[in-house]
Amino acid sequence: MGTHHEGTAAERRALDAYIKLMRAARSVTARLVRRLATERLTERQFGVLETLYHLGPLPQCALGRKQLTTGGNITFVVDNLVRDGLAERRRDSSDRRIVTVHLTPKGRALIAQTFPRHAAAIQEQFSALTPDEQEVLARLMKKLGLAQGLADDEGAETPATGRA
Amino acid sequence: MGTHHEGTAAERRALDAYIKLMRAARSVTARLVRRLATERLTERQFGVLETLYHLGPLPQCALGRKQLTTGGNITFVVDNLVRDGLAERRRDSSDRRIVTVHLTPKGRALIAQTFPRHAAAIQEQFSALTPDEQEVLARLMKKLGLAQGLADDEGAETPATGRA
DNA sequence: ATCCTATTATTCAACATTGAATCACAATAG
DNA sequence: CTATTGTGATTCAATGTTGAATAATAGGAT
Repeated sequence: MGTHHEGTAAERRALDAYIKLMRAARSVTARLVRRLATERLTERQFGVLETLYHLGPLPQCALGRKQLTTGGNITFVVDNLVRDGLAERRRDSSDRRIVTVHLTPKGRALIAQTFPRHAAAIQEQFSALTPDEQEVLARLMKKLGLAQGLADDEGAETPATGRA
Repeated sequence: MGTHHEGTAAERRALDAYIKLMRAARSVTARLVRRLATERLTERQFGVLETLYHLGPLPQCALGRKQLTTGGNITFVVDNLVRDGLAERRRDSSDRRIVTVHLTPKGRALIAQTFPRHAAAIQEQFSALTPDEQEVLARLMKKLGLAQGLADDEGAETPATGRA
């Protein structure tokens, strides 16, 4: 499973950790995306719905930061949620640049039903790790993600499962 | 940073680990992709070149498994590598279904030059973790990725950085 | 007020990715 | 030999994603 690269020990260690991280993340994501497809949701549609569900109405720019994606993409995702009657846009009256996205009753019902299943699927996958290992992993990922912080998130609030 | 979800401790632990894993993976990937763009390579183009560089010529189906992507996508990626003169296709004579992908001299020169820079960028990002932490991470990721194994890889051989 | 700068959302073209359908070929069973 | 089944590659349409350009608005500065 190692690397074929000949470098310093430090380099090989970093590459090995990197490749295993990416493969695992990709495997986990692929399984969850396949599951979400059975609920007619894409990964990011789910992420937006879930964020709105747990944090309440938010401007699109905030959603973009939460989902770690671009403004153009959020516009597209929200377009589709609106098309499907799951969310609606409301122009902010105090700052007219801002469009706040709200769940519709239909959207709320869908995410209320879907989220527990999604959470269960995540829990099942992570059952491959012991509770201690999960906590260690969370700590390491926080350290790694924060490094050179790419302005991921403006604050401390992170929705439950967010984008993936 | 936690989750807003009210569930069992086990569920919250898994969700927290999951969300941090995904955010970190996405951040790391975003930074590396941005760097690769300066070399006129996409993430998967780089992954394919790197695999060929370290493992030698391979059939497209093998590349697909290494890169954890679909056959159609590999065809597309290889199309572009061929267009750019970095790789070439050769029909296998003993099994005429198979197309083996080879690096061209130009492709080999490019990846030989690019790979060290990419490796250095990875090493820099992972310097946020101690060597011990990197090894723990690698172990955890292997455990997690193998769970419910989605037939990622046919064997033990994994290219140095692969896809990301 | 007027200018400058920054933020927000939208649009669009280019590109990436998937999944399904199709074709070619191989391998096996009968 | 010839069906049948399986594998590898390609194609295509639908969709997702990015990055750049644009327009509207806000918030100072002067």
